[in-house]
Amino acid sequence: MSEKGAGSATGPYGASRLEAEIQAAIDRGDLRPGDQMPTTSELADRYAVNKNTVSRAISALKAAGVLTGPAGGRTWVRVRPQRITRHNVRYHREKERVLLPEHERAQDGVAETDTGMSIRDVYEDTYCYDLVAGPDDVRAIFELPDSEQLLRRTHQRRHAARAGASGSTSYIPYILVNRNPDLLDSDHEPWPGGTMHQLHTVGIELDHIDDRIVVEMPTREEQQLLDIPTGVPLIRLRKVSWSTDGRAVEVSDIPLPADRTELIYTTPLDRW
Amino acid sequence: MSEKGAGSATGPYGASRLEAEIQAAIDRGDLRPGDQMPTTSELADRYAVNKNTVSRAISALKAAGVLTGPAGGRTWVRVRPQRITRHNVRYHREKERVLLPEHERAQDGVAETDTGMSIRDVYEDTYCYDLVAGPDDVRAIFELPDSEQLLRRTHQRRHAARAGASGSTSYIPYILVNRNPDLLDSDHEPWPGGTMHQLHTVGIELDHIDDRIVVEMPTREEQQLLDIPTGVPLIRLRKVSWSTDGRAVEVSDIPLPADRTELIYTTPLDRW
DNA sequence: GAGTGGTCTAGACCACTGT
DNA sequence: CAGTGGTCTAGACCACTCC
Repeated sequence: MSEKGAGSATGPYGASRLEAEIQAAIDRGDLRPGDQMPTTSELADRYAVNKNTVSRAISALKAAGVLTGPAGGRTWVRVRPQRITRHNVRYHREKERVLLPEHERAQDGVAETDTGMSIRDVYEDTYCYDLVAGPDDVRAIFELPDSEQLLRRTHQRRHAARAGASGSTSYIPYILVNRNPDLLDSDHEPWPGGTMHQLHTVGIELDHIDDRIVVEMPTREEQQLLDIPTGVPLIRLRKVSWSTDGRAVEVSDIPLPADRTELIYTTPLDRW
Repeated sequence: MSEKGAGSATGPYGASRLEAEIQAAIDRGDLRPGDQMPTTSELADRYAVNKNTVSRAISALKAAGVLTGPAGGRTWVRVRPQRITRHNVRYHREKERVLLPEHERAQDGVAETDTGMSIRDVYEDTYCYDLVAGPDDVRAIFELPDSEQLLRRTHQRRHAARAGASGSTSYIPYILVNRNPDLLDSDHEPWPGGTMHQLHTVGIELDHIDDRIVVEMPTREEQQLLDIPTGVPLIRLRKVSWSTDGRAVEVSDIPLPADRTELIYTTPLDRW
């Protein structure tokens, strides 16, 4: 026997009904963030649908970021991550801080600047420096001859309270920074004062910063690396820093999970 | 008999294999954007899988924005929408233009400013003005007493070449604009010079603009209204305009489908 | 190693599209 | 109206988790 059950006047059936039902239970507070979900078989019994149907509903709710859990393991109600705000006012602050003495600069490193979080939230940081050719689109921004190499600085961070991870990849033309050996050694991270101060040590002053924002679904690797649940988009922020002599001096790629990010840009206008 | 088929060393099977297979056919050029897909039964035969499995693969590719088509109708390879760039330099340009004579201002209306597209791409515009209480979060920005109303201006637009639609909702405190009756009549849209010129007619000059960017999945209604394929995120841009006397004078909510939007923000830095 | 989530086949049915 | 995409049940199986 095969009963379909669609078409009743009381509402949607099957996976979409179950989905709404579970969502409502969460909204109602019957299921609280962090709670373990009943097993699929149990839900199938309780809601009088096939186990297969339950599986699809759960899968959809995982995609929507409402539930989490590994395949084969139990399922939880997901703790909604807090949104972290990243404001372009930071760029002004960072530049002002460069000329301060070191002990006043020491509050934030490169990554704080890029990802937008305070250094106090940190659990574990990994810095990695190397010399590479770099991707073509980055080379095109620098307008570099083929012979020139780029200093690539990658940064990974794991947060407290299983709130996920973040990271960034930054490129600087090697020729700009090879005068200061300190800049080529990842052991100096976090650098007091951030990238703008690093560039200052080789005589570069920034004129303006371009932020380019594009939203895409993360690759499978990024999903794993950044602890992004299925279905959550990724904000790709590419920050390009321009020096006062009109050249691009740093390109920084910063992936930001969309469910825990808020971007704010203030554009001051000239007076009439 | 029930054959499962997972676990072979030659690669993934079932829905995910089919998905990759179809994606590859598109990348290879065997299937071109705009082409009609074979029917699910035909694909099931060709790839030796169940019709059900085909359906799930197709569904996933629709979610990924690779395929389109209505339920019950045929399925096509989706024409990838072009990314439209929205640069905050526009705010400076708009302010400069306000003081120009009307025939020079007439190139762009309010909506061009908000959505970031040229007036030449337009097919059909719908403007709607009304007086409302407005959402609480908007009222909080204006810091308005309960008695004050807001002028809400909604705008909908359908584009050429089935590239989708766009829209925006703008709020202005009624008390700021009721001196100029032209501002309360949607028949004057598109207003030459945009919102900044409208505010100029009631003696308001803008000091700065805050753009707040958040990314979420669209609601079902927005998905329909903006012609967004399943699975494509929505960039919610909230633009808040601040006058030279320090008050918020306009709040604009602009939903931008993430697959056809690129945002660029330039932050100029003061010299040392 | 039992339990769990995930996914496939097979067959049936439904809502919708498009002649 | 036939054809198409979508979705449900039912049963089987697999990879993984977690004890």
